[in-house]
Amino acid sequence: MPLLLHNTLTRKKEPFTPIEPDHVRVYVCGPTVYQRIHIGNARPLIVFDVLFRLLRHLYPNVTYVRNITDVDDKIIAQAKENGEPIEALTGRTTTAFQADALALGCLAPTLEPKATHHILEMVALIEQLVETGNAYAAEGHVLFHTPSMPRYGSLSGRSRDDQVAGARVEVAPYKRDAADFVLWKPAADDEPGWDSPWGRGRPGWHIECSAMAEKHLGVPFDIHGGGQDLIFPHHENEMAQTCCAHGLATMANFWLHNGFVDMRGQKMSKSLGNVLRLDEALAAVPGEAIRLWMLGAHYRAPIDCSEQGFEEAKTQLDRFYGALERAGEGGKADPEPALVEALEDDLNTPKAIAVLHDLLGQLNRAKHGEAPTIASRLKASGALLGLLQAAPTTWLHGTAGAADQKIEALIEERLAARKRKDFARADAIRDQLAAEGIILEDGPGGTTWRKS
RNA sequence: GGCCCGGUGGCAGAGUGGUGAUGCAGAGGACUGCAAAUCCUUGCACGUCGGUUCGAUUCCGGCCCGGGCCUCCA
Repeated sequence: MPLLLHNTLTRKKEPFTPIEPDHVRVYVCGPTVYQRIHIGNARPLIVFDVLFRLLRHLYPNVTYVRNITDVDDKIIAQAKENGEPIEALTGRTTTAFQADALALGCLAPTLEPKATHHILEMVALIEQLVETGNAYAAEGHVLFHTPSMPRYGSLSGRSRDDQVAGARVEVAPYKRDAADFVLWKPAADDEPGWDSPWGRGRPGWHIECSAMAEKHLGVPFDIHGGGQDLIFPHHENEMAQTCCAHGLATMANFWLHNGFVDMRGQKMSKSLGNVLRLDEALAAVPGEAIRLWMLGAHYRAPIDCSEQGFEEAKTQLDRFYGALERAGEGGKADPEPALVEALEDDLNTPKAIAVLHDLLGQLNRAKHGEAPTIASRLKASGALLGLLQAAPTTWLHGTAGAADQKIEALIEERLAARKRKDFARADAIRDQLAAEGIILEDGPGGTTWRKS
């Protein structure tokens, strides 16, 4: 079965073919590093990590670029508010972001370029746009002139008239057209700035992605991803910049956009005050549970954030890891074909997870001899989703500590109590451990325990 | 105002023109000293009104409801 992906350009699922047969090039918009990410920001991280894993399974070479935007108005404002240097803020936030991505089970992207390392490329691109007549300088600014691009608006599916009707357009006096947007703007003395043909300044919002994608992937490339809210203006403008500078029909062949994480049916947003920061969520439930919960909905559909959802995912993982621990390792294996097929259908992760559950059932029903083989297939299948890759003992017991010996001692004591039919004592021990978050399970091979 | 998504069993959430995923929770049973875990059985859903069709939850149209974008936003 060919890989099908929903393309925002056409609003349809289309068969995917890479431009170079053996090399897939992907660009996903990464964070602007001014504060810790929230659970909504985690969605593109996880979704496109699954895409990366699938593409690596299907193609010999995949280049996945996820940028770090470290120059922006919000960064300047936040640093000022914190009373700290910008580099301190962006450095710390970048490190925290990378730790968060790791906690969510995301592979490192092939490249993670920073905007501030690509100022020269941005300036060159802007110069190119001025030369081609798509941009103009005015009062220290350089603006992209949207009427110069007839197809402007084709990605987001809106006409120029619609935008003008949208009333929220800020019409600065130096704009030739209300829909024109800034490529370069002057930097105040206390703001980060770089020398340019238009004076000391800094880049506008969209140009960094055009520059970094072009430098690290070449244009056009295969897949450009991000959240739905980036379709307009961010991706529309990236597309306009890159296409006009190079006379291209498109910047990327496929544009993929993930849906939002909602809070009680509404989009998570700071103005509504309904934001759940990822580090808060990670304090309550392991990152892998957040990942499983998130992949339980199709990536384009909205997903409602709830504690119940996290807990259900945690319960499921307890069962997966419990079965994997009982089965033991079985050597190398290929992922279940049905799971690959589900992912090839526009990343149908809910269906893929159903395949995981089917394998779990097979594993639990398996005779002794075949269990390790099924366990390996389960683990190899989970790998495509970035799930079930931890050591089962680590998931079930946590990292070994002094408490383990105490637990083992109590289990021994309980075993002795049960042998002499002192069930009151045995149950008291079990209750005591339960109160400490330790669940005992009596199996044919003896008593095992796990964290609740 | 313009454009765009959705409304599936108690909950979450796939999918399909006719054999109605999956998970969580629930019920019954097996196992267990009792639990837990596991296994077996069980639940008969597709907003609303029309249309197309031999047959629609699935296609088309109206309506109702919810959500999103329209230069802060994953």
